[in-house]
Amino acid sequence: MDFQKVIAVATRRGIFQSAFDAYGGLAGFIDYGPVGVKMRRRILETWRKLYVIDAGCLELDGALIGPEALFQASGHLGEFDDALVNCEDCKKQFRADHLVDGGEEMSRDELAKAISGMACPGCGATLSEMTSFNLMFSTGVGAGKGLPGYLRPETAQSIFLAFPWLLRQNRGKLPFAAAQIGRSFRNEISPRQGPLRMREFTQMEVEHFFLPNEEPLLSDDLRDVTINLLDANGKETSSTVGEGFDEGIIGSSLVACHLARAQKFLTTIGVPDKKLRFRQHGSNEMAHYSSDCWDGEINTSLGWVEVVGVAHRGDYDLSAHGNASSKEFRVAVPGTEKETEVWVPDIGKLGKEFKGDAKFILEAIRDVDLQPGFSVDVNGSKIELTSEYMSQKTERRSEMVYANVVEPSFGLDRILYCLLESSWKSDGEREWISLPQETSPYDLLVAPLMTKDGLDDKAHEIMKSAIDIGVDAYYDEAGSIGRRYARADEIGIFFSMTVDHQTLEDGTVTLRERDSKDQNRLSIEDALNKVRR
RNA sequence: GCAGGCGUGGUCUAGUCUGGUAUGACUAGGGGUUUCCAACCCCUCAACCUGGGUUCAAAUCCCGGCGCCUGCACCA
Repeated sequence: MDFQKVIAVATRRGIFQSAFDAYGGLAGFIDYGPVGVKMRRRILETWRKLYVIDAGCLELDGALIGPEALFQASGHLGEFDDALVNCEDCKKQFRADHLVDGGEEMSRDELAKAISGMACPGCGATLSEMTSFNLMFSTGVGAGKGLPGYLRPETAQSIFLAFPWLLRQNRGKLPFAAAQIGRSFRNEISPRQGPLRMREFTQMEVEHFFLPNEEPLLSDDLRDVTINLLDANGKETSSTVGEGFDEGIIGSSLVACHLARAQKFLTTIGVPDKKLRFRQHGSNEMAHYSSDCWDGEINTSLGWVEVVGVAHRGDYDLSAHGNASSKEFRVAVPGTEKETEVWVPDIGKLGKEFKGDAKFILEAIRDVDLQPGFSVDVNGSKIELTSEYMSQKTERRSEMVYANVVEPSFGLDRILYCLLESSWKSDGEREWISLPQETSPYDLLVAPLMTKDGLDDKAHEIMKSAIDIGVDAYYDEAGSIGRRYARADEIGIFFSMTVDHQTLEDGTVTLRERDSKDQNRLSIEDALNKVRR
């Protein structure tokens, strides 16, 4: 099964196609069709079951467009923004900050100065002016000039911003995890390979927060999950997650937990164990904030495709937002409450005495450890605050810290593609997608053996009762029965129910299982119960 | 973004060099026949990526755009 074939089947069977086809298409965007939407939904359901229901993650659905300040703080405006220079002569393009010593530290203006008049490293001609390219889509918020806004380049920031709110929903307790399914947008320079590199894509992310010294341990049920590991030194092992952690290959217990969960999730939806591995990032590949990072990869005809990243992000994001915004993103460490005697200003007295200057004084002492005799500069004159302007008070305070976070982040579109490719089976002429019942787009194919003698009426009747009990069934009466099985197989429908003459006599049907083609004769009721999920 | 290759019904494709009614298969729909794994027969729907140019005439030649593939560059 190669890329072209997946694309052809996806188009033919209503899974996905490239978007805006009528207008020539636009790279990096695809539409999901009737079958694709069902497959995605099933994958999401499985994911939600594992993370939101089993693991108890708090679910969030964040806004897609964010203000400039947010992306300034998250680092995306800086990190996602590349200064590019072109050479007019040899048509090569370079990153400006890579051409200058220490360029990564420079501001835009400094870079522009350093670049001007520089010779092209390729051909020696003079480089043209610097242009900048930001991987984020920008837009305007509001009428007129409006405020600059950006489409989020990852869902994660929504969770980080909601951290204080979510923490309250968890009644102030750590650890906890938040989950989010949503779209993200990146204006990729050259998106290729359909669903693998998109400009608009769906992420399924978890941010698992914990106190710095209280990282959740690897639980017993996750210890025994078998997993293929490729560590940063290029050493491949197949062992349990517990062994990998004990031997120090996996550096963090919570990263180990999430590697195990990711392994469970991907195999549950039908990715064969043999085609799945987790590869550790080398130190140069790792994002600057991350201390341990693993990519879950699926082996396809295009090589290993990254479908999930598990990263230890430390406190990078929360502290960034804590520093840049006016909100408290830290948490109190339980058990560290201390009684301290603190001096608090007597605001009434300060006001009466200093009138208009009082607000400058208050401003100046806001974040300092106030003591009698503290002096402040106000409009050039020095004011000494004696004890008559303050009083002593006993305060209970806790140590405040930023929570750390481990993040598994899944790319839904890539997962679907890899799943289609990796579960593709063929046997001579016969070709089918061997999806587990879990991710099969329909629960059941209902097919009358022929469309006479009332068999089709009976089949319609069964369809109705299937739908009544929540079985998502697909009805097909066109063509030979073999052809209909083949059609169903091609989109991975797990069970097929065939209505024949015996059905009319004793109320039994045959239930065919896709992979084995085995058929059993059961009562209608038993058959429906069997396919019901 | 650069270079090269490519773009024909839903899918795969012939035709492009050498300009003149667009080939075939599969799929799908209708009908017939058969009835448990893509059978068969008849019928039908359906395409030259797009915009300009050259020409009496463009799928075909030329130029621009868009898209796809490969390589380079980029890639949290």
